[in-house]
Amino acid sequence: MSKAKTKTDFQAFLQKQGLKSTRQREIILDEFLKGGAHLSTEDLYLKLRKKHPSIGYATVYRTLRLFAECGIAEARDFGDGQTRYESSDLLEHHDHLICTVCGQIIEFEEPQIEKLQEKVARAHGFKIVRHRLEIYGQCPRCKP
Amino acid sequence: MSKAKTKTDFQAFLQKQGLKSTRQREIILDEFLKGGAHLSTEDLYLKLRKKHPSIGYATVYRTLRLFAECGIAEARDFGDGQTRYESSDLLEHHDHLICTVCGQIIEFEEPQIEKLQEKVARAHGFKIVRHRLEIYGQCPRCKP
DNA sequence: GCTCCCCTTGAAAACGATTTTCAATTTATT
DNA sequence: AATAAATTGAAAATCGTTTTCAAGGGGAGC
Ligand SMILES: [Zn+2]
Ligand SMILES: [Zn+2]
Ligand SMILES: [Zn+2]
Ligand SMILES: [Zn+2]
Repeated sequence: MSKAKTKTDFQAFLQKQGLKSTRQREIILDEFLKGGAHLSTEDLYLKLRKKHPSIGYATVYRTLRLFAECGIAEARDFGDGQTRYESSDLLEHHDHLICTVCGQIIEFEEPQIEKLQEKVARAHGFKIVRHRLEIYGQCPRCKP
Repeated sequence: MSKAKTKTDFQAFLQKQGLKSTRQREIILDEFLKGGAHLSTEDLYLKLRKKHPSIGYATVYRTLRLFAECGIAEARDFGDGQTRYESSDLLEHHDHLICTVCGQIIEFEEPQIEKLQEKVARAHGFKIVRHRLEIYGQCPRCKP
């Protein structure tokens, strides 16, 4: 999915929900799509502040939540006390390897694990809506 | 591991760290070992309050953190904003199926998934310290 | 363009879980 | 019992997040 497509998707979402397209939302979406993956609200707020110091923290929060509701972003919680968001743009589902020393995050996808999850869920009569698999440890550079 | 063993382990831990064995810590450990899995601080605090109304919230927090440091308990975060603890007592490693409707938590263990995680980590030169796999969805009773 | 209704905004206050502070108490050692 | 150090409970502080609210802005209909 291209950035342009994401933007029109967001516009369509706003319209459908009776919400409004605003200058701030456009700016925040642009910066979000530009910035790296796994951004916290604070990360994004600080980036935005350089060019748009008048945009408030609360607006960034609200807008990221909107992105998640709309489906153009996904919320992640890596257990460091901050919610992070990543663009659904281009992304297939993936899980994460997280280095607890330097904070580096590596994305991976292992279809066999996904299949086995289905198997486990089926065995318990569960209907899977979503899942999270996070592997914490040390990356090659931080390994002793 | 038996409860008695867990208790002596905790005593040994306290001694080694230059910490003290107190009435409150004994009471809290007893209640923790008695109570169900996946207890939040609040859960445990409320249980304790019935028999020991003078024990403070902060003490329960601090003591659960101690249990985790000592290794007799493990902290879990299922994303509902509360840290939960479960006893390492008797438990092998396991992962969780969580019903987002009724909150039911089912534990499971799938050795093949564990193996595949090792494989993924190896491929990225990662040394695994711990991991979390949580599958969210609807349990049989809550399925539409 | 103008009007009106409702949505959105930014700042500050409120929130909820957790942590810290601090004076009083308890523990463990002498 | 005396001492030093750790612990306690209550209250205040912290931190990420959410809500409140008055002021400002969007856009459908004129
Ligand atoms: Zn996955
Ligand atoms: Zn990712
Ligand atoms: Zn596992
Ligand atoms: Zn469990």
